[in-house]
Amino acid sequence: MSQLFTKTLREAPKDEVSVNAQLLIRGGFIKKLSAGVYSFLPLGLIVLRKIENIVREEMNNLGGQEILMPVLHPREIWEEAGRWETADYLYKLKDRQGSEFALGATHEEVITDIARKYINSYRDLPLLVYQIQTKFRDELRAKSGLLRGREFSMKDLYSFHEDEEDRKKYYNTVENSYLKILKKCGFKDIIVAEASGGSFSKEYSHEFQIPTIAGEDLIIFCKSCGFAQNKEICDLRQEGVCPNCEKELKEFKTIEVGNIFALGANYSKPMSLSFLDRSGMTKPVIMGCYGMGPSRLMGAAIEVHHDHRGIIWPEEITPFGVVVIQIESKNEAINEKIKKTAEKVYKKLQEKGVAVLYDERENKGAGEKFMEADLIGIPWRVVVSERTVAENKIEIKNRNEKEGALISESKLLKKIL
RNA sequence: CGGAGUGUGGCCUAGUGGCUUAGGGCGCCUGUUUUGGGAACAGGAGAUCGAGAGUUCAAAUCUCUCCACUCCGACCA
Repeated sequence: MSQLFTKTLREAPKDEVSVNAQLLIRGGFIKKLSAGVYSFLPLGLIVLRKIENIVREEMNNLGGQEILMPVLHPREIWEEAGRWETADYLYKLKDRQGSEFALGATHEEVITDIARKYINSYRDLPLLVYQIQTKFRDELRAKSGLLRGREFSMKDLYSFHEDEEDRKKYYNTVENSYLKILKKCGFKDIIVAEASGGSFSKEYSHEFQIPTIAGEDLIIFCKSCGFAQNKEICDLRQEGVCPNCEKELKEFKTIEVGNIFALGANYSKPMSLSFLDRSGMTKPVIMGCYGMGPSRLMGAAIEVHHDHRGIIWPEEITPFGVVVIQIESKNEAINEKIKKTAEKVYKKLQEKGVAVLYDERENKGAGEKFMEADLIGIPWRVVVSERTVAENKIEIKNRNEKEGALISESKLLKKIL
């Protein structure tokens, strides 16, 4: 545990109601600075980075090229696309000279500005560019821990195409990678719902929705054909009947963890992003944008995976795969053996590349160590104590199991890998 | 911004005008004892009771203003 400077809390701060906020704060993953603004502490940052890396890997598989755009945006770029006045979620500020800026809430303007420098020809298309970065939004109301912050981690991918047909093709491949990402992050139920195309498109956008009572979105979903729509846009005359197959529609509360969106020429036209096609004609570049929020994903994972004891991290995003707990014995000789065994197991797991947390604290009781291990949600727990040493074994227990099992040290790796 | 609620050591909380030098639990420090589901005992450090103004002989407690946080709504990944 000397790997962590944080401590767990027996009780959650009384104001926090949402499960993800309570457990993340109690476990020492995050610390709230102000509403919707959090620090990520060692445990929390490991999880966030793991999620980001899962996302990054898929984006790279898609052929996306990673970049990093600025947070500070000059007013002019937002005016070019006509959003300076209308985007009321922008944090706006002035520098000492009186120049105006916005904190990046989204990056269509900035990416379009980059693209117009490098895209000249149909030969430069298609192009997929993404970043993972902190976004700032002046939310009217931050809420639910990591689910709606004013400052949050976001992966935004932008695609550039010759025409709508090509854009649609990519749209579907991105949809597939999004599903892959979410599965990897441990989500089993994922609903892709049609949603509003926004102010400039009649076409639907698509939202990736995780059903949970903690969700703030409401969607209608048909179990038999998979039709799903955000309640915001659904046709009330449908009266609970699927427009595709006429079966019953169910309503779910969900968390929107990602969305994909056709931008058409809405940015390329006002910002003069065009290319020469094969026949030498100048045409506006057709764009798509695709968002996914790693920090929200982290919150959503907890809403879906927890019990009365704490978090139950999915294997892929857990901060540590294993916690090794040594329990002191008053007998000096036995204690030595316990320590040696625990240390050996710890090192062996590390050598095998397993992320392992070592609870070597000598002033803490067994019960407390177990409670903490459960709270922070480590999938595997290995215990070395007087009991286990007496039988020349170690104890292994999964976070989902009630009772642990004694196994020999040599079988440990097989069990958890 | 509208509605509801809450602000007391790091966290949970008692106290609703004077018996408060603000009490307890957790956590923290010292020591002793414990050791398989958030241990026990003893001692100790830590609080301008969210901030400011007011009422009063007297304010954590009453009044006003402001601030912060949570929840519902409007805005949104």
